[in-house]
Amino acid sequence: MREPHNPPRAELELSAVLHALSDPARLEIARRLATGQEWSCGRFEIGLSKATLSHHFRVLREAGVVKTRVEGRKRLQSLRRDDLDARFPGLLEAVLTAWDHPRAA
Amino acid sequence: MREPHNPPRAELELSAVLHALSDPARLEIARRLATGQEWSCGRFEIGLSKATLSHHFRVLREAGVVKTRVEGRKRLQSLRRDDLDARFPGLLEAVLTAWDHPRAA
DNA sequence: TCGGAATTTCGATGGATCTCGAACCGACCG
DNA sequence: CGGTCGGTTCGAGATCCATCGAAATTCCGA
Repeated sequence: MREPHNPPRAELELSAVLHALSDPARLEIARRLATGQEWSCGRFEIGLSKATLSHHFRVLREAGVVKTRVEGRKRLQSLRRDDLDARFPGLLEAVLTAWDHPRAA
Repeated sequence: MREPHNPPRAELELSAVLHALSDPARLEIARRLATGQEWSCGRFEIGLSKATLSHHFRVLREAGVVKTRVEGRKRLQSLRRDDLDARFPGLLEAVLTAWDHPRAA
């Protein structure tokens, strides 16, 4: 299986990143990746089908939020924290630390 | 004309804010408002029709990014910087200071 | 009170987006 | 070589979104 395309740092676009993170499912994925560990697609149990999950990973990858690495028959996903910090300083940090549920305010 | 609904601080949702800012036209509007001044709708000359501009203002307002105040037959728009900073610390700053055009990197 | 100015609302259109099941594919294991 | 595992790709349906012109709304000024 070919290595998926992970766009280079310089090509990351703010609009695409914001759009990628504006979906609750994708935001949840980003949060879980925030520990720095790599996750295989199958480990994300958020009530969506394989096809839908794959779609969300593609959006995240094409926006440059996530990097996909192939290992055997698995895809390992990781947050592109360094690239995001370089391109959009403070953005990822702000998104990850935001209180999610306004009711808790 | 009735005062438009500006949602209270506690109701602002991260997904809605990110979505609102993920459109290039709306991001441009937010950037222009970042000076702190109020702008009437008509002052935004970004190549869109009145109807479309009005639509974008509604999205920004409902997400809580912008506050609309009626004065005579004008609508004055301003950034809700304090509320955004309180709900999502660092987010607005990061979005506004991000380099926009990757080619310049 | 009439007309114009600033903006919203309506209705339509074309294009995204989210979601899914089914089919597919490469990699690993007997 | 056949099967299974992890994941993608392929339609397809439903919904949403950006955009516009035209009509409506509200207010100011002459």
